[in-house]
Amino acid sequence: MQELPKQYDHLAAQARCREIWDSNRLWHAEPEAGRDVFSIVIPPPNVTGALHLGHALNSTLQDVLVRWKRMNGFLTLWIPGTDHAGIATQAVVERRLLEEEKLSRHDLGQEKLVARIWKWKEQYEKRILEQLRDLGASCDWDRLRFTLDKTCALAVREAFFRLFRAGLVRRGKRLVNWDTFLQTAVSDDELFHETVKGHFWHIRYDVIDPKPGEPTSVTVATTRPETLLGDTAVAVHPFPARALSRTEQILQEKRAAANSKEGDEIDASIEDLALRRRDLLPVLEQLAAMASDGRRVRLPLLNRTIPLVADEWAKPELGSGCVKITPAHDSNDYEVGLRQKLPMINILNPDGTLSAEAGPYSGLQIMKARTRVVNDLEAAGQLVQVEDREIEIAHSDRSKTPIEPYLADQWFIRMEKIAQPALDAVRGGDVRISPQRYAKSYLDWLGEKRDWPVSRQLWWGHRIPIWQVKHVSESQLHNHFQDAKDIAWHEDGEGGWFISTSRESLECDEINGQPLLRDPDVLDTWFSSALWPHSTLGWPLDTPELECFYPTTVLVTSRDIITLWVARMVIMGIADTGSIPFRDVYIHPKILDRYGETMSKSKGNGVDPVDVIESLGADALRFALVSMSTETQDVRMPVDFQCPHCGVLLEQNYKNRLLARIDCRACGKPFRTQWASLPEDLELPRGRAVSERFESGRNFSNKLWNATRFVLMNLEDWNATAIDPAAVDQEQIPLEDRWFMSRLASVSVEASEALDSYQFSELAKLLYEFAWNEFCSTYLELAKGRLANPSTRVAAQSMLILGLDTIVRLLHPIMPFVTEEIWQHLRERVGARRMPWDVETDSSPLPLSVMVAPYPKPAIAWIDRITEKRFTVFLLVVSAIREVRSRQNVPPKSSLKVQLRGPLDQIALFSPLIDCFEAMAGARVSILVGDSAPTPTATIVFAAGCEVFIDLADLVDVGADLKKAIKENEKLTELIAAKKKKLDDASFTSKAPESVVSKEREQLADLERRLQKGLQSQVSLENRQRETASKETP
RNA sequence: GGGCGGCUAGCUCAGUUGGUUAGAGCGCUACGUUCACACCGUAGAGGUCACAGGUUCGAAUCCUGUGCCGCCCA
Repeated sequence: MQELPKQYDHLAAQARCREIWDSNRLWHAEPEAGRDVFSIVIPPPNVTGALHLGHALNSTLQDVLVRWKRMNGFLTLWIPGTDHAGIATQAVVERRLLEEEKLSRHDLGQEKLVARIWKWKEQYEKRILEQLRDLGASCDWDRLRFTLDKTCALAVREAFFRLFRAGLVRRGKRLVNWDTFLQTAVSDDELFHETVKGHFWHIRYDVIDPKPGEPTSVTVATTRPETLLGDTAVAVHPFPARALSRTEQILQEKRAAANSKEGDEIDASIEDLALRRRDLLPVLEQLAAMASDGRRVRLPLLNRTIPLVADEWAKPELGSGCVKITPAHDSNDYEVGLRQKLPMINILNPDGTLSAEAGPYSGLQIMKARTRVVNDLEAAGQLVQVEDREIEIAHSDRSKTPIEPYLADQWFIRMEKIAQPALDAVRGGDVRISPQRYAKSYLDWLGEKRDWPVSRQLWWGHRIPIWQVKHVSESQLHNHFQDAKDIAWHEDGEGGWFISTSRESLECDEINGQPLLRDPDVLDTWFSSALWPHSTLGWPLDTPELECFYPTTVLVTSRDIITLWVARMVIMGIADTGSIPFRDVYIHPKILDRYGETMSKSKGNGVDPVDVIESLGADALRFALVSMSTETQDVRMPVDFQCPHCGVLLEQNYKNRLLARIDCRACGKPFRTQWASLPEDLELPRGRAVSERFESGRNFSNKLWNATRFVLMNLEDWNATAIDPAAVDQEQIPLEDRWFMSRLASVSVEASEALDSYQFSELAKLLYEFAWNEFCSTYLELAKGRLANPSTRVAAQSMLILGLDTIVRLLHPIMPFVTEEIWQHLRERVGARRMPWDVETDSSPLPLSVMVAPYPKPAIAWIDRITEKRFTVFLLVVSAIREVRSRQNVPPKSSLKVQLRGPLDQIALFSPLIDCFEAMAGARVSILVGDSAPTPTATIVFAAGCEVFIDLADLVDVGADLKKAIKENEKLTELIAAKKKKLDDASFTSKAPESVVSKEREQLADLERRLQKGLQSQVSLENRQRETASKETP
């Protein structure tokens, strides 16, 4: 029999396993009645770019669940796919177009731009899918979906049409974040804020026809002076005195609670407030009265008159107490505009130049207009003061240009009605969110029931299926469409009609000679994503897939899209199909870098999972990711560059993470990073971004591999089939086998429990410790002796196969590749074996892949707590002996004479384990019975209530043992004192539960026994030390 | 401003309903390589569980407050 190589070759294994799974399409599922079903839809990754570690985590967890359920006999479907990610993808392509060809999208035209984006999509979709397959994701690759494909498009049209028909789609104005470069609205989560140096301009607006004693002007301040062209009011607080008092009261409260340093600051504020009350308040009171009187001020430069309004947005404690109102270009002012029913003047064109509303300034870019406005104000003597000030400016994450608040027509979906069932689903427990705390953000957000703005001024996406027609009557519409069921219309509020359909188009350009105009906007990407669980299964068609796999079982995602996506999926799932889209939502942590920052392409702190997959293996990556998945909300992942020349790891930090090339600190040679673009950089070898946190997974793979290597080396003569230790006479089974069977059963139960409750890190830890410590370090070591003995060999072989086969199956969901590779070797060498849980397949051959092998289900009867406990005592004695060996530098190969003494029940169990002591501690153990005395020269240690006498004829270092004994005794003395104090306390003994008290008593007794023996030992060591000393200095 | 988290060994993190003498991996120290595995083995050192109060017989764990860090929503 050929031996396995000493090292596990993950690259070769990954290729072989992929071939087995793919050629047999083991990941594929067909609808089937009467089966337990487990289905998942992947949160579709954006085609904007390649996958990063966060996706790897997300996909790994889904794959763990899917593989686990599949092995448990469920009909298991995991649908893969990608998201078109409207603005993100269009922006990426547009930016490249500009950089590489100096062309805007308008230069290229809509059709050609969209064609380019499709090309981009093809490229990245391919890359993403390859990454997922490299990761080992067992998605049903025959069922790939894309949010912009025909199946999804049909669902989108139908869903939108139904909402429209039900009157849940409305047209409305809305202040949006306008990206003047991309010329579209962007959502709040597509912004980033940057603090820049700017100015605060104080401008005087004159009061029209001031009465005697009244102020003749008001001063307002702004960081964006050009917006005054769109001002429609100046606001003052309606009750300035009351507002000032309120502010002062809050400050006083704070003052009372503050420490001295903060107190000084607050005192200053209170003083300032007093000055305002004296100097400013009378004027503000006058202005408030004038506002309620309908008085007006003159807008400088344009000479328009605008009203003075009383609104609480104006803060008497800030600035002049008056504030200019530009409803169409500031979100707070917009609210004021709505409250005060002010006109809203849009002074911007979509491209960021000023519109005709800006009068003489129309056509200018914003920054030019600002300069001109400031100069003109100064010339007109209306500019009072200019302050330097740091300002936070919102930028578009997509185009990196400053955002302008902009009033635009948008389509909205009314949430009032459709949000309620989604709230009820989570409140009532039909949809369970775990960890549970995330349910709060879901409920809070949905509870507001704010209308969903769904239109985007983009070219890449699902075109909104709405057409507008003017000057036709409703009866003409009836005639024209012949009351088709898939066409509906509503009045547009301006005498015309909005028409929608679920068809691809209305198939005409006009109605009664009136042109039919299609809305140019596309739908928010989240609209198509919201349909994902049912659209991927074929809705609105009545497909067998929808029937079989909907609702899906669980959605696995990250916390940042609970509101954007999860909530909307529940809404749309219920709205379209009448039932929830999934029963469980599992929210996993987010991966951050060493500074606690989110990983992102633009920061350069990301890791390509393929880097890890290639260098350490997909299993290493997966194992680490699963281990990290606790209930915490994020995990930190310090990343290193690995030098391709010498392999040294270089910390990725603020300084180097955006560099295109880095010189290795160790070998001095340069390598390239993901940022390399110059030809001379691209020629360099690539330095992978990795983390040492993945190494333990790689080591674990290798450990399993070598355990397999060992087992197979000892199976040449094995030719049995069924393995069922429970069928053997229990009296015949050695203690270590009973222990191991019990552990096998306990661990299998615990693994299933962990998975049931999404405790991924628990699962990883459990299996790691079991495989490494109990199987490899303990059971394999013990088996070595039995394999050498012909009379015990066969039983040991069976147990080894049982252990290895079970571990491989238990670990398969986490580490599919190494387990599959081992499975294949086991198939080849011991293909005839059957586990008790393979009973159903008794007549058929063992499954060709572990992926479809039954998950282990050892009988509960195997669990034997008493044996587990006893065996633990054995292990404690072993480690006590090892400790002495180490301390005394006893050569590993030399055997020690050890005598054991202890309570009868414990000592009794050592007899069958005598050989085990030899195997694990290099000790020839004998049991001391009755009063027989130990060898006088033996050193003594204590373990689990037993005395362990170790005969070290040439005890080299008495001092070392003595030091250890003294330290141990000191510790025991402290512990005993603490325990005594506790037990002497009547309130403890009377109030604590009896079980706790008696446990403490037992522990105290044990500690006292140990201390007594320990002191004896210390005395004898001291004597020996004196003897030795006297010998050395005669 | 509102909400949600985090702060435990040098680093990254466990610690499930309060009952330990607080754990793991990596790193560190010492010893060990024909005999499954140096991607290994054996042993060791290393912690005032952020801070301050409180509840309790008993707090890393529950409560209140403070500090620092992060995220989400305004």
